[in-house]
Amino acid sequence: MSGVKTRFAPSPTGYLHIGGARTALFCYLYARHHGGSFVLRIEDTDRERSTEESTRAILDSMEWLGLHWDEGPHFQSRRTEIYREHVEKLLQAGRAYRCDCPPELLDAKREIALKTHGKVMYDGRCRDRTDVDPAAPHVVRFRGPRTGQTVVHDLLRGDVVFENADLDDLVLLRSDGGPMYNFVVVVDDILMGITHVIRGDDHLTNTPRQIQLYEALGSPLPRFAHVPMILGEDRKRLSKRHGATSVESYREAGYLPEALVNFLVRLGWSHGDQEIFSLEQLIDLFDLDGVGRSAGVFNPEKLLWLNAHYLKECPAERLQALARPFLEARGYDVSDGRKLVVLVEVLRARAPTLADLAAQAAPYYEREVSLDPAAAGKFLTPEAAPLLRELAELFRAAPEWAPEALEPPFRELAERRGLKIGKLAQPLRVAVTGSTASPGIFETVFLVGREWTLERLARAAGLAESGGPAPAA
RNA sequence: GGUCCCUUCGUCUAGCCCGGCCUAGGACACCGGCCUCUCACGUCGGCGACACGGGUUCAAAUCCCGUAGGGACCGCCA
Repeated sequence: MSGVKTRFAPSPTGYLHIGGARTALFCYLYARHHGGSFVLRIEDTDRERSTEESTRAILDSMEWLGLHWDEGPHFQSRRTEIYREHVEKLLQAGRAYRCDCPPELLDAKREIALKTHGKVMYDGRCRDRTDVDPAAPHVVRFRGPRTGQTVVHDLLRGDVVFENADLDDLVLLRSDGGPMYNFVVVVDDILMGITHVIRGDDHLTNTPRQIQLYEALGSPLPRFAHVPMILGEDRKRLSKRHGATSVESYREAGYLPEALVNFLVRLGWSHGDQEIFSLEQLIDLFDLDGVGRSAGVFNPEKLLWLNAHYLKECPAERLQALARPFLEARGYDVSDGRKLVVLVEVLRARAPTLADLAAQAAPYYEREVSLDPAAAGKFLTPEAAPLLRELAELFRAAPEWAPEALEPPFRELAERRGLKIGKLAQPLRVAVTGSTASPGIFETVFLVGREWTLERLARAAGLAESGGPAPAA
């Protein structure tokens, strides 16, 4: 085991979203690649917004993606005492102070500052006061250095320099005694022995203050790597209004975890021209030097392509198991195992997601099919009627109902009539599926089943004789 | 507004650190051919980018400076 230890620290205020999942993936891969360990920590210090339901959803999504953690989940809400002790230490050491500025006053100052000079920061009013009543409501602030610079040695961006004068004294403890994010992160990362803090670059400007806290707490620094963010099509930070952004929603839409993992890792990381990676390969290949510096736009089409790819690669048995719940969700009876096997095999190249696959299964599991009028007009013609009747006879007499068994008599009929396969297949296809597009004609007829095939053929022949589809009832 | 980050095809990216192998490569999407009972898959081909302006150099996507554009953060949220 190397010394590497990374962590993923989501706040349970919603589902695991795409951006968080990618950060988690990077942390996971980095730890695994270096033979280190990966910690999961739930940052639920905001009691108002944190829910158990979110925590469960996040854990579920992590497991579904295959990002297994070695330690945790730790819950910050259960570590309040630890944080208080550290605040106390800072207070004793003179590295923190009590501040009783009323929030309304702070808000007002912020507003004025924004309008006049744009430097929005706490003015340090209480920094040198000694008369703040510890019994009255107050917050505890960090006493940051006023001069000099703090530099973040970022593994991805090099040295990023901040003037200490631009950094105000952040709140460590709220007036209700609850600790604040920037503080607990540091305390926990120290206590948990995190060696590499890998997170979104929206945290980059927090980092100098966190570094000051490490120093005040007398602890060595971890290495930092701020990875680029994921943007929506409008190039704004990806959020709910961009549509489906939770890992869960992709799972429900019939995406495979390996597709999502593959997609996420390639958003910001690359390995030459390679596009397809298994999780095992990623563990082998992933490192920070392949990670870029610029934000990337979420591209649903590429995700879809990857999903289609993995659907095509998926072992048959697993694919059947994956497809089953999607079919059942539509109310389909999938107890016929042979039918399911064929269905999944013929639809996997035609459906980019499991949900699409289930939707395309409609003609084979629903008694009523909708007839595309354009298709009917073109193929269910009076000339086609006798052919459809002959096909019905042929299928009625078929000794065995299997795609391979249906083919020879069909071909014989075509030959006898001097017709190309297509001339016979298209009217048949429209008759049994209602549309001009479907899998191979023999598989299609097999999937429709003998009973429904005869039923639909009879109806279509009737329609064809009368010169086209009846007007809508 | 202040601070910080970023900038190669529409999108994800290779190349940049260590200038010439770049006529800038790959992938998604899009367009067309082939395959073919339809659709899809597959396959072959096409379209398409170094943000701009200055330098440095025999030579710059690659190094330097400036400009523009985009983003993040600026909370008793995380």
